[in-house]
Amino acid sequence: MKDVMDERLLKPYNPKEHEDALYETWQKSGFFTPEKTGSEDGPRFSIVLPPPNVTGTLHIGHAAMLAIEDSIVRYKRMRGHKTLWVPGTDHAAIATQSRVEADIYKKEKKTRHDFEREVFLKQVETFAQESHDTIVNQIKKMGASVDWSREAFTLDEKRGRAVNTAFKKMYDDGLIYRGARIVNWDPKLQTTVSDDEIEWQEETAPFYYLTYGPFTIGTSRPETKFGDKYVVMHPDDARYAKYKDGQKIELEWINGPITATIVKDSAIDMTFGTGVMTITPWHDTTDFEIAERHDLDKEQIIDERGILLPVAGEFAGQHIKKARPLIVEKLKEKGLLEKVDEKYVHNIAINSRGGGVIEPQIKKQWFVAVDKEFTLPRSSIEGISSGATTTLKRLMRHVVESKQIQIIPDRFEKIYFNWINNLHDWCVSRQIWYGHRIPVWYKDSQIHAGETPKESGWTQDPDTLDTWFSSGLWTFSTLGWPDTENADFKMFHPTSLLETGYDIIFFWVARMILMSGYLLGDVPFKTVYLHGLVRDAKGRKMSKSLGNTINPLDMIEKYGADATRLSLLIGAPAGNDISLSEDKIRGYKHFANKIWNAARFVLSNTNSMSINAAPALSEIDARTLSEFETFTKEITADIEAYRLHLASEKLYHYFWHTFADVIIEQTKPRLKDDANGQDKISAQYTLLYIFTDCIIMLHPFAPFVTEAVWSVMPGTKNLLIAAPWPDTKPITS
RNA sequence: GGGCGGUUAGCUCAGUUGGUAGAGCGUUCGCUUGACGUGCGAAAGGCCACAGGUUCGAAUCCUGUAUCGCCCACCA
Repeated sequence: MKDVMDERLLKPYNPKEHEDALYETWQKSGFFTPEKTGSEDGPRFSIVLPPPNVTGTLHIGHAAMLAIEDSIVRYKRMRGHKTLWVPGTDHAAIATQSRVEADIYKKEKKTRHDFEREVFLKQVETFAQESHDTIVNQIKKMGASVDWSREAFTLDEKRGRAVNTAFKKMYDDGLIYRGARIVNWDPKLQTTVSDDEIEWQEETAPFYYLTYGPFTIGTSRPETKFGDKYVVMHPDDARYAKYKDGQKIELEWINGPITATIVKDSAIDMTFGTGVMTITPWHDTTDFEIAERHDLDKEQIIDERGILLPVAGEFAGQHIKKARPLIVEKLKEKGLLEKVDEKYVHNIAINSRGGGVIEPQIKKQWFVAVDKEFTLPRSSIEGISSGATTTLKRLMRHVVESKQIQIIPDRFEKIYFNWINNLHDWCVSRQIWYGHRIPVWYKDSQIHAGETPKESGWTQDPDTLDTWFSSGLWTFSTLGWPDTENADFKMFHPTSLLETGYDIIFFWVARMILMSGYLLGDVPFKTVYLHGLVRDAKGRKMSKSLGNTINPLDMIEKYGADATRLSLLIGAPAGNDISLSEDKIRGYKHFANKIWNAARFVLSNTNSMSINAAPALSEIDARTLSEFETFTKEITADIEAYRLHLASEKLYHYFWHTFADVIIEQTKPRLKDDANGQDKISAQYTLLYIFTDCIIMLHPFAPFVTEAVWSVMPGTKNLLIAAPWPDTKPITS
């Protein structure tokens, strides 16, 4: 028997001997492209790869994402769908730039302002290119069957055209406006960041009670208080009933006597402190809103680098950090400091993109208006007809509410709605250099948006766009938009599925819904599958500082891509965080070997067998095959419902503990040379039949070992990647 | 302050529509069985957080409690 076996099968399965070559074979075969899959008028399946940031390398969370998406894509392809999976990378503007800035500062003690804009950008681009190359290699190592011929980058020329087109249209519709509003300013990176990019950290800091005329006010930031000339209290607060809104009072303040104005506003929490506060509209969001409501003056106290302005009098020119104790000292000397609570706990805002402590500032920025009405000229969205008037917020809510977009697991719909209800206008301008330059030019008091003006004298806005502006267009900018006649766009949009981590539902998923709702009058995808975070074996978040990270490339090197994929799929239902240990991955390496060894047994015992026509079956085999048919349907149903964690685990369990432990063992005596001829044939047929379909069904989850087995099976001409899924075939004759 | 999720074997976690509990790793004992010692056979180990309720029947549905965690908002 052994002389006719493929000699590769005689050794244990070694992933390294097969994986790169198989990937190469797949790629050359063309099956990664829709041109080679499905049929023109048949079902289609399209999905975009959430573009990884070009900030370095892929982590295990990316590996989980690739494993899930590739399993689904391979399944759809085998089901005969015309299948497209678009790969790409994200320039991740601020994250990438701050990473490069940090590197440069470490090496040369220089900031980006020590370089010309273009010179600095060249360095960022070089770094981005290197990251890109690493990432592409990692995606391939995972076995992801993406269509490389359609690879995109959020900052390439085509995506730039999409961004400018989108911006211009929104500007013309009045949905993008420029306004002086309070924004999250990062003094370290010298840029604004969006609300979603802020992380709150608990901090214990002194809390000062200050005498402000007849009142006592509390603050943790005395350095902002110089310009405070409005004192605010709740209109229903009986303690302060004798003071009237608009009333003026004279009082002694940090740098001398001032006139303060009483303001009554219900934003005040009567139970907090004394129920009275002064406001600093330039440097606090709540204060800004109060000032807007009452049309109060706003004065800047601190500049963009954190330096006190002339309003601070003798403290002008000092950094707020250094000035604070001095200011407190002066307040004490003047008898204005009543007491200090040293153990006051509050939250401070940090720029999560590698930046510093947020200092709110009023700045002229570009915003996307989410509550402004506009007319949607063409709509494919049910419940919103062409020509209807709506707002971005209503649009975003409607498509999910009406189930035109289904979110899996559905509990995230609530989280999504909750976010929309709290949504403010989206600040899209950033004072960084790496990214899409805002397509707006100024000349005297004129403003021009869209294309570069032909005449001279125009100056382009120096800012760039929030990186999520370009990623919001991703499902259609990758398919040729703004050319709506593009074949890919017509064939594949809206996309079938969006698969991504629940942590970017707001950043990205919501923004894609916004952008395609507005620009196309359509949904960007029909289903959203959200996966969780990959945590360590103890359920802790993986981080470099904890030293508990698992590098996917190391795991592939040690245990193979199939084992790595299975460890990230099995036991990982949608929306749940998963714990991963190296032991788990090792366990699935054993499974790959088990498949390999089973192949050796099956093939050496059924060599010339064909499963195209069933022989007369013994009773036991008919029953086994019938049970297998039920199993096949169950697996198919699980995958269709995106229960990949169940489908993969059931396949694992069936293959090992039913097929290998029971069916193979039960078959052994029946395969002996002196066994009954008819029964032997029946047993051989059953073995080969179930084995073949198991290999097919395991392929989406463990593509390498299954394709390797397939290649040594007699009678398999085509690649497994393109083999038809078994659920439609008749099982018994 | 608002919302969401977890609480199941020693550890980390599955359990799709309610029908007397499963995986990986770990533990114990045995096995040169002709696919596989990356294996095979066997075993130990869980009143499915707690208390009520619905039901013929609940880990699974409802109510409450405890506890851990996450998200959002952000109070000077």
